[in-house]
Amino acid sequence: MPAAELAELAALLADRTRAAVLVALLDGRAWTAGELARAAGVAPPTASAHLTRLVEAGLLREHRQGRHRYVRLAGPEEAALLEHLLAYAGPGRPAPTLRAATASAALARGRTCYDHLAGRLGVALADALVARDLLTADLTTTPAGLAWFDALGADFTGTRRPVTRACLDWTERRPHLAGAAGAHLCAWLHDRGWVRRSGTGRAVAVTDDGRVALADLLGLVAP
Amino acid sequence: MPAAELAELAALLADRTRAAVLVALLDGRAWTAGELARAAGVAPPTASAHLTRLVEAGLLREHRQGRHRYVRLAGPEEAALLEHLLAYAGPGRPAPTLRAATASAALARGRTCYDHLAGRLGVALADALVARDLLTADLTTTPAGLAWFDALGADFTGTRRPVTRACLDWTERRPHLAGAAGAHLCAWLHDRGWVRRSGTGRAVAVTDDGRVALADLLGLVAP
DNA sequence: GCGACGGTTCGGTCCCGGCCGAAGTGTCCC
DNA sequence: GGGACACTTCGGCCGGGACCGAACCGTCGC
Repeated sequence: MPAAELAELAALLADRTRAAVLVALLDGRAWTAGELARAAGVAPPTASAHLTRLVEAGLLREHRQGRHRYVRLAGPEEAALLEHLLAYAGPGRPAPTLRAATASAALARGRTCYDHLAGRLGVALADALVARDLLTADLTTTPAGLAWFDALGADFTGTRRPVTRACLDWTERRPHLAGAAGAHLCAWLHDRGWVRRSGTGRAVAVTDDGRVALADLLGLVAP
Repeated sequence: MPAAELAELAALLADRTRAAVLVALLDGRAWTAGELARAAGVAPPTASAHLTRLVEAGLLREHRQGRHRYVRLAGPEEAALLEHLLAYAGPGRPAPTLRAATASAALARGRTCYDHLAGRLGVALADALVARDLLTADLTTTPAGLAWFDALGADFTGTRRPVTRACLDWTERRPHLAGAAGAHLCAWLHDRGWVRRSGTGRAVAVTDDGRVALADLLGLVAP
């Protein structure tokens, strides 16, 4: 019986254009319909129909503002679902063009995964937190870790969301930190100017300040 | 760039018949092509083509024996992938017919998930192991747990597979025990005759002996 | 040997769904 | 108010792929 629903869900992702849209939205930001049409390489009417379908299925949430239609992933569950599939589908063969190769190298170095950090940067952060006994090996908080996040201004009370979650990284094939703590850490590093989006997409790079600060704070050799 | 591979993978699952085949194979057993054709409700040629496609994609492995073509899930990764999707797609609306309702009730009570136990039974087992301090709250083994599994005859050395893994249960929406330990526990309970497949599919029920033994051993009130 | 059976190959049908261009609706800005 | 702009609706085209029946190939059992 659940086979029908499985097929229905998979059908939503089984189209190059919709897949491109979802992957773009994995950066956790809201995109306009036009931006997504350009990113996916299709005409506006085509993108419009796809977005309607994804919104109706509940994978995306939309927010209309003036003449713009903003759209974003519905929530962390949807991001996790996509990450699982991407982790299985794998990075595949290397990128064919130089331009694509440098872009995917930047993504492999560091990127956002919905609302937390992934790529070599994400994995290295998780490793550093484990090495400092702030997280256990399976990425749940230790008492010291809870205190540490508290010092960062995190408040995990009153949220139904798990504080920590291990998210399988689809380039590194190792888990990085997701959940409320992962999201807070990502936002905190951005606020400090220690990491910054590079380029238009999901790629994230450590700033010079960040490189020093992270080495100092966590003994992290930033990728 | 990974969008194309995501769409390709999803397309494999985006068909009712292939989805039905994969869900059937989630019991971890090898099925013949004919059995799967009947289970999915299609003619033999149709099933044959689907199986070829799934095998070529690497989701299934086949084993030809005489005039039979046996087919099974390629490995635990594939099972985990399907479970993730099913957990998201959810149990949906209740079953429309009485026959289907009793079948899905049996599945919800207990079933195999590839090679370990799931459903209320699987979740209850995991809870009992946590309560006895054999597993941590996130379903990794404690030292006592390792000793306990050792006493069960489990040998986790020399396997690349994780000893424990939390697998999100798509009926209970809570994690149950997967990984090498989950598989061993499932096999061990079967060997003892404490659980037994009921019906033709994945459903599993606790036997009378098992009910007594599990209450005795783990304080478990079997579902 | 010979029939029964499981599975596959082939050919043909049919339908779903992705795509775009043109035209329409509403919003913003001057 | 008028023109540029973001987006949507509509109509029509086209390709892919799911399905089956018929015929074919190998294996099993007598």
